[in-house]
Amino acid sequence: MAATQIALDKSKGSAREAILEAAVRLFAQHGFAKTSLKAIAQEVDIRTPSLLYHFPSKQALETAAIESLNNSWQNILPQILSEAKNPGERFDRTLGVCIEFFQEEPTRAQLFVRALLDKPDELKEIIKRDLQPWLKFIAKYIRRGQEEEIIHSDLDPEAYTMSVTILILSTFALGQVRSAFIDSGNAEMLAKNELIRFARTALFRPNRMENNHG
Amino acid sequence: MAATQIALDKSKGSAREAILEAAVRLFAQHGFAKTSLKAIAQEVDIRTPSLLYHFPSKQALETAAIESLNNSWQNILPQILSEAKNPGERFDRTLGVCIEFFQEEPTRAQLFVRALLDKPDELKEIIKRDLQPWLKFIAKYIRRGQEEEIIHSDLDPEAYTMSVTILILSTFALGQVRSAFIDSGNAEMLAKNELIRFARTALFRPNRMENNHG
DNA sequence: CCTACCGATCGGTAGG
DNA sequence: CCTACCGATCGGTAGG
Repeated sequence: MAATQIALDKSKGSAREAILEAAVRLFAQHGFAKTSLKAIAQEVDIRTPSLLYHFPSKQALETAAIESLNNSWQNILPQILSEAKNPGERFDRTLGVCIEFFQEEPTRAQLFVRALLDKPDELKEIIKRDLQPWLKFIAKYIRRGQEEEIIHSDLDPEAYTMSVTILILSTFALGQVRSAFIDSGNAEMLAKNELIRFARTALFRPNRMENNHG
Repeated sequence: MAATQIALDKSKGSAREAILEAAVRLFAQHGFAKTSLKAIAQEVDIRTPSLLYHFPSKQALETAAIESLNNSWQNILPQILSEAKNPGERFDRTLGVCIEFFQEEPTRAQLFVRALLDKPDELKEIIKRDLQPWLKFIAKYIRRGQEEEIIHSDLDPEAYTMSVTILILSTFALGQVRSAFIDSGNAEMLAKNELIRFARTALFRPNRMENNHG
């Protein structure tokens, strides 16, 4: 349905896209309720009724904003997971891509967290529909790693994956307050590195070789 | 200032407290912008102007809601940290209390995350003022643990503490969507256990004894 | 703690 | 894509 609408609007696609882009940014920064249609319209230099020609209601625009975010990760996750050759590389690349995705545009993480808080039912369906398959995929690899004894045995794959997802999202969504926790100038890099170490250490069992000279 | 006002209003404290309680709940559930003063007033069976006698403005009520949340943890953190006898116990008790605090009332976590998103500057000051001392305290213990070689050496204490704080907050704030990640009936327990395992494994170096028979 | 009321802003419609 | 306009709701005030 959404795909059809996008196809039909191809001639006026740029206006629609501009509105959507502004909406995503403002929704992420100020929240859905605090962002008026007028504010979004102003960002693309049109009036509110003109905006409502492209999106029938504010609700429709909110849904479109969430879906556009959803679509953008649908394109990157598949290839990453299938490319890697070994568990370590698969972990590094998957985590790396996810982190880059939210680091380069923290608005994405903010919008995601806001949507999770404001529209839990809507998001639950989107997650089940579009994220669930990849989570299952990852969980399968984790179970295999547990059988091979390279991953901690006392670990629930689904719970681990959820924790990492939530941690990535929140770390970048709440980036504005990082300086309250970390005084250092490169707080973002410290947070990112710790996030990676955190996820890695909690997943893989310690390498005996590394462990001995410690 | 806030303390003085509370003292002065002691005779009418119950009304004020009832308003504040309703405000915290509604702000947490629906966000600041979506919660009207009328909705809060209705919860305590009064009219909007009566509410504005107790709190001069919506902004004042929002600040009071955040501060009340802040006060409630100010009372529990101090004793916990000083009580424990060894690093393991200190970790378990501190983490346990923090988890219980948000698990028994997820509204607290929701309000906190919403405030972090909506009022980053205000929250940064609150964190620096009231949470920073305890974070420094914890960081000091972590550094000692690193010297004693029971805690991972490649770990930034401040970044680790921030990550755990964010993970606890988000895990309970986003509890409503847990079932999209975990199918199991006891998803909350799985998430909680994984959270603890996660934080523990990422902090302490593996025990050589445990490691050998694995 | 109330009634009565205010200007401002909201999402959205009519009609072109 | 616009102007003109709508009813509803918002936070807040006056006055008692």
